[in-house]
Amino acid sequence: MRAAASLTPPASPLYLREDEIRRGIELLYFGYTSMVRGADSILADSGFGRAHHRALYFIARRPGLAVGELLRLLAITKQSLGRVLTELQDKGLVEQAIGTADRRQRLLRLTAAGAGLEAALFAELETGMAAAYGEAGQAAITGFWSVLSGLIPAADRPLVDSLGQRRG
Amino acid sequence: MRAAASLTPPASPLYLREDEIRRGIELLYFGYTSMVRGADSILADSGFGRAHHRALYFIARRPGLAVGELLRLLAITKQSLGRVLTELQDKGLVEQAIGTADRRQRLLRLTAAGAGLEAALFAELETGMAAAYGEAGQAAITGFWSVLSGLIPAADRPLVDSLGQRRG
DNA sequence: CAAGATATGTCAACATGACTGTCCCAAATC
DNA sequence: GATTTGGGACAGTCATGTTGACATATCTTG
Repeated sequence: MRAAASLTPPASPLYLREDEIRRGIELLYFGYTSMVRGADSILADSGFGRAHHRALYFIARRPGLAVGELLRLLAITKQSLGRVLTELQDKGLVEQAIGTADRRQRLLRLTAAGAGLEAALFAELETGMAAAYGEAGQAAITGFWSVLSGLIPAADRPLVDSLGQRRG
Repeated sequence: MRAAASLTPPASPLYLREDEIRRGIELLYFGYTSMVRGADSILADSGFGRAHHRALYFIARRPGLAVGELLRLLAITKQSLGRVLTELQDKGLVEQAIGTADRRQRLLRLTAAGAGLEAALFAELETGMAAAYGEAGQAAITGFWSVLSGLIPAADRPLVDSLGQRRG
C-alpha cells in the first residue's frame, strides 16, 4: 500500500519507481511554473514578458555580463535575444559598455530603473522561494539543490555554477 | 568566506540569504529547462511541440481525464488546448469518450500510438531524472519534493497531489 | 601585416503556442 | 423553463522562439 496522507512522503528505493519519477517530473513542472507565474503581473504592468525577465535576472546577477555569455545562459539565438535587449535598452533599463579586455564585447548592466524593476521581480520570486525553504528546512534545501544539479547536463554545470561565484 | 569547491554545499541559515534564494531560482530554471529539452528531438521527429507533450503526459498519467481537468492542470485557455487536442486526435494519438456520470464531459485517453509516443517521451525524462535521483540519494529526493511542493500555491496543491493518487 | 576567427548587430520570413472576444450546442441543475 | 456548466469553434493578435543571410569591428595567428 502507498503512503496516503502526507504531501511529501519519504522517497523509497526500488519501489514504485515510475511513480516516483513522475512525481518528480510533476513537482518540477508545477514548481517551476508557479515560481515564474508569480512575477507575471509585475511584468505586465511594465509592458514586458518573461523573456525580458530572464535577461534582467541574469544581468542583475552578473553585472558586466557580455552578450555572448547571456546568450549561452539563455540558450536562445542572438536574433531572439537581440529583440529583447533592444527593448530593454530603449526603455532605459539596460545599458551597454564596450569591453575593456576585448573591445568587441558589449558588457551589460542594469540602469537604476532596471535595477528597480529587477528588485521588484526578485522580491516576488523570493517570497515564494523563502516560504518553501522555510517550510522544508535546511536538509531539504540541500537535497533540492542536489537533485536539480544532477538534472543539468554535466557540460552545462560550470556555466550555472559560475553564477554563484565571487568575481575573480 | 563562501564554501568553494563543492557543487552542492549544505544550505546555511541566516547566511547569504539572497545568494541561496538565487541559487534555488537558477537551479530550478536550469533543471526544468534541461528536463524538458531532453524530449525535444523526439517531439520534432513526430511533428509535435512541447504543448502536445504536456497534454500527452497528463492524459497518460490520468487516463479518462476530462477536458476541463486537463485545462486546470495546464492552466491555459480552452482555445489554446483545443488546437493541441485537435491535432493529437487528428493524428490518432488521443481519443475521446462521452462521460458516463456527466454526458457533457469528454474523457480523454491515449490510443496505442499515443501511448507509444508518450512512453518514448517519458523514457527520455526518466533517464535524466533517474540519474539525478541516483546521484543525489534518497534523503535528497525527499527534500527535492518537499521544497517544490512548498513552491506550489496551497490552492493548487490538491490538484497536483491528485495526479499521484490511486483511483477512487 | 594579411588572413581568418570571433563578438555583435541587423534584416526578413516564419512557427509555435499563448491570448482575447464572441458565439454555439448539449446536458445538467435549479 | 431558465440558468449554469462542459465542450467546441472562428477570428484576430501577441510574445517569443526559429533559420538564413549579411555587415562591421576587433582579436588572434601564421
